[in-house]
Amino acid sequence: MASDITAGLELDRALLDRTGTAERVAGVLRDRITEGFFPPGTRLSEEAIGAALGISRNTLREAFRLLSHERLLVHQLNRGVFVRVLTAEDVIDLYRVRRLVECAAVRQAKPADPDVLPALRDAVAEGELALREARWRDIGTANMRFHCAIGRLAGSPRVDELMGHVVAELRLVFHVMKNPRAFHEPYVARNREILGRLDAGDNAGAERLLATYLDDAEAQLLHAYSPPET
Amino acid sequence: MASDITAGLELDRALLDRTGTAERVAGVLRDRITEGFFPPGTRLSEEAIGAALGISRNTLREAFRLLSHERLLVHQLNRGVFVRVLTAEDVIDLYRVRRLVECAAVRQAKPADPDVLPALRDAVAEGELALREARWRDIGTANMRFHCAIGRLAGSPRVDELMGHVVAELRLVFHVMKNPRAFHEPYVARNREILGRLDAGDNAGAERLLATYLDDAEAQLLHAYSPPET
DNA sequence: GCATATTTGTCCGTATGTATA
DNA sequence: CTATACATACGGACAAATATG
Repeated sequence: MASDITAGLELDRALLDRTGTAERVAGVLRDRITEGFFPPGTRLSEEAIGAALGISRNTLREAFRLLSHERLLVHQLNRGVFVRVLTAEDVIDLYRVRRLVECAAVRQAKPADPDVLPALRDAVAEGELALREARWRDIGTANMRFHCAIGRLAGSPRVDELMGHVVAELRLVFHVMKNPRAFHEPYVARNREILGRLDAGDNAGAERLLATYLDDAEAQLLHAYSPPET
Repeated sequence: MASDITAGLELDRALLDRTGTAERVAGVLRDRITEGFFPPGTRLSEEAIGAALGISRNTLREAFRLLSHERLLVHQLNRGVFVRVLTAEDVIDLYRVRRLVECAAVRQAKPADPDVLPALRDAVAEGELALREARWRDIGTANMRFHCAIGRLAGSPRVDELMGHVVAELRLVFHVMKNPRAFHEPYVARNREILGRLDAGDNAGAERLLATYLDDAEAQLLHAYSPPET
């Protein structure tokens, strides 16, 4: 049954009610989607989920709107909302955006950005640790954190939000892939390499590595990616 | 009175109802906001607007939610929604994003992009025409269209959407400025100049012009910009 | 500082329209 | 083509928070 999705909601409800219910519900659903509990293509029934979470349909619809705007859900008129199924074109466009944003962020990064370099180091280290301990899923998560931190080199809240959405969409792609381990594994070392260039102040070199990184990842993803039919 | 905002809604309602009411209402409100009918800082009462548009509060709240996510409205818990008032930091960040995205789009543009070059030419010509005919507001609109077309050089739907949102936010800035004419006027010629470089295949030159363009505009904007207190 | 009025947050019941078996 | 299931949109209700005097 889908009643497990209420886990942890009651507690939040009790304390710190400074946020609306719709946002909170959206947060719960967002987690369930990005962790694969609701695979791409799943229809999210208003009635079922509303009943499971103990909220009204009005409130739930507001949460759906939020997630639709983040591109995690698609809204078909009079048919309901579905967990997004990304096409190959989506993957291509996502990597177009990543190339544009991440490369530009690296290029214009100040030599010693005291704020995000630690975040980059943490992400790389965490990826390496997850690799040693064979926690394959965590490798992907660390990877995402690394590239979000890359985006943060731009020093722009709006770019940060954009990267967050891009990463969330990429997770949808990963969930319809058969072997996420083979995909994420080789990039741990390459992240370390990029970090090295950034540490040395060699932004141009880092950008070049990042560009080929993204090209490779996109090609590999498109090859291994088989989008389920609608 | 605020009942004029229903203009054009009834007709749409009759034909082509392929879009939900919330989206349609959001469209109406978006127009009213970007055209300055609802200036930044205005509180949008659920009851008043719902009555004026003849829709229920639940539906209106969905429209509010959509516009909040586009950053045109801000939602304060138990206080309602307000037309966004941008701070100087917002202006700075918007130009950070523009520099990053527009410059990158220009840099990686293919020499002869047959799709967007006409759009760029149209926007420049329209700006020059509006300048000759002293339609100051239209100069700003043409300006926006030019830079949206610049973004389209990236060939990415997601970048297009990002630029659309950035431009919508910039309109909020312009509405709290005292003299929009003096601001927009000088940039008509500079747009023509950038277009010339792109036409000649000189992407690097175009990018350089664009960068100084954005630096100048940001500085001028920050100087002339006095955000109203909350 | 207090009491009142207003407005939002949330939920419910229902009628209508739409898609699908 | 009919029937069923579901989303859409409305209106009303009440609690909670906020604004006002």
